[in-house]
This record gives sequence, C-alpha cells and structure tokens, in this order.
Amino acid sequence: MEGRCDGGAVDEARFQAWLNLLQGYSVVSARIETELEASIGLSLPEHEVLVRLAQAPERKLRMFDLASLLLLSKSGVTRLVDRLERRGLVVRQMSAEDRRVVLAGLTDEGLKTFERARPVLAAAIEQYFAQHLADHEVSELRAALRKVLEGNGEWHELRCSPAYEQATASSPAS
Amino acid sequence: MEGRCDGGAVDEARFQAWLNLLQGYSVVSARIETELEASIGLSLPEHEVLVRLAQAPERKLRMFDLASLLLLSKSGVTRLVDRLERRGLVVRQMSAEDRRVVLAGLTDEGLKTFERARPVLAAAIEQYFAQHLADHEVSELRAALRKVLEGNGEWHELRCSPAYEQATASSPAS
DNA sequence: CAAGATTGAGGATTCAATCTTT
DNA sequence: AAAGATTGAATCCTCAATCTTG
Repeated sequence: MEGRCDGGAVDEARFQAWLNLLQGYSVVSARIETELEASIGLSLPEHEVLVRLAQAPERKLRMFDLASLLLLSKSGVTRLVDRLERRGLVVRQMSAEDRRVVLAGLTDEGLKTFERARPVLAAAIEQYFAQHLADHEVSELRAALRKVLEGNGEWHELRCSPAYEQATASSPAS
Repeated sequence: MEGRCDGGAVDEARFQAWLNLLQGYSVVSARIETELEASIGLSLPEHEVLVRLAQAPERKLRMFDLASLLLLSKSGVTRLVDRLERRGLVVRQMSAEDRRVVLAGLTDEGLKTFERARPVLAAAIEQYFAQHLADHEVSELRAALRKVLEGNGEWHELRCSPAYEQATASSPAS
C-alpha cells in the first residue's frame, strides 16, 4: 500500500485524464447551459433536440432514433419532447408506414428558436471552452474524443453538408 | 443561405469539439458508472466523495469544500453524504473550532470500499476510455482539459502527497 | 412474441427558505 | 448581517410495467 499515488505513472496519467474529462464536462456544460437558459430558455438536452432535428432529413426523427442520438432513455425522450411540444417547438406526427412509430418534427417556431440559439451558443462555447485552447489543441481534443466514441461504438457522424435538404419545401432562410 | 455549416471552418471545428466533449463524457461516464455500480455499488458521485476524502489531509473535508470539489450544490452534498453515512462509508463530525462547520470523514469501511473500487475503476477506465488512445493522446487530452478548467477558474490540483498540512487554519473568519 | 412508445413510481439534484453560529 | 449547513418543493431522469402495432 505504499506509493499510493504512483502505482504506475501510466495508470495515474490515465486516471487524471479521466478526472479531467469529468470535471471539464461538468464545468463547461454548466456554464454554457446557464447562458443558454438565460438567453433562450433552453436546457442543454432541449437544445440538442433542436440541433438533431434541424440536421435531420426532413427535420423529423423517430423518437427511438432521437433517444439513441441523445444518449437518453426512451422515456426520457418522451418527456423531453412532451415539454418541447407544449412550448410549440416540436410536433409529434404518426408515421404512415409503421403506426408504432412516432416522429418528432421541428416546427417553424422551433427552427426560429434554434437559429436564435446558435450565436448565443457559439459565443458561450468560445468564452468557456474554445477561448482557452489553441487551434491545434481543439483539433487534438476533438480527435481524441472521437476515437473514444468510435471505440465505444457510439460515433454518430454529424453532417453539415446540406446534401439532404431535398424537397423540404419550407424555406425559412438563415 | 448557402453554407449553413461553414459560417467559419474554425467555429465549426470548435462546435464539433464541444459536441464531442458532451458525447464523450456521456458515453464514457455511463459505461464506467455501470461497471462501478455493478461491482461495488457506488455511483460516480458517491465514488468521487470517497476519492476526495481519501486524498484529503486527515481524510476529512468540510461539506462546503466537498461541494466545490464535486461541483455540486451544497444541498446536493448534504444528501449525497446522507446516503454514504447511512451506509457507513462516511461519518459527520462537528468542527471544534467553528461550530458552523461539519466535516465529512472517511470511515475504515469507506476506505476499504475505496480500495476495493480502485482496480475496478482502473479497469473500466482502461476499457472504455484509455484503451482507445495512444499515450500521447492521453496527455494531449489531459492538457487541453486542464487548460479549459484553469481558464474557468476551476482547476483544483489533485495532489497525492500530503504536503499541505499547514496549520489549516484558524485564520480570521472575518 | 418483438419493436416502438408511453405511463407510474422512485431516486437524485437544484433553488429558495430556514436554522445555527460567528 | 454573513457563512455553513440542512430542509422542502419542484424538476428531470430512469427502471419496470403496459399498451399498441407488426
């Protein structure tokens, strides 16, 4: 039991990295959420629903897919969408093909809120997170976290290319 | 309205890094917590209490300090310590000098549990986190997260050597 | 029966108010 | 009055059970 701290320098470094991940997430997410809540009235999970829906093919996703993207339980998503629907940011639609499926769709109001949140979030990310890092550090951090996610089978590509803005038709501009 | 996604490649990279931090934390902490819960019966916050107390000078900390270390509200710590005390892993002690203060101390049972948790946690960290990273990536990740924490004024050195037993204090309490 | 979604019960956390000590 | 800690009310999340559809 001697050498309580260096049972292995490598192990120790990894443990520290893990603790930093824990704390880094806690601190940054708390600050950013406070900003977002104050300015737009959205919690972080609520906002992420808007993000995911805004990026989805028809701005719609099945509850099930939303749950796996958000890493939330199915019932958690049910209630999260309940709240957003009550506020008019999201609508539920039954699927025509499979009537077990419920689709959550972004409303125009929801899209507007998402657009309004974007600069606020960008500023908060800059202030509490990115500002403290050089560009290469941002890249390294991102790459490392991506590897971890891939290794855990939880990497979901977040595409930006509007390759699927197909006939969505509503044309609210950005 | 074209180029919705690259309002700036740099901004986009930072947003992605932020999303990866969000997801990376969620995935890794969920897996690790499941392991720890199954093997030892401790949640992540419960475990962190034991870690912090084990590293503290006399294996004691004020509730207040525990709260800031854990980034938890004061009431959150009160209830967290309640649970641990009920299980015999922690004891509350009144401070002799300042009777407003309550100290949370690690019991022998708590120390034993902490020791039992250590290898389990190390294995889980390896499996769900460190295994997917090269040593240099671990270092980079850790350094970047540390910078972020420092930038937010939330960096707490996690020391292993009990080198700071200075007369903690009867400094003026205002 | 399996898959998708919802509901009810219980746990954990937070804010605001309260209590005690300085 | 201020600091440290606790309590009560409210919120959010999860697990297990349930309901509906394939």
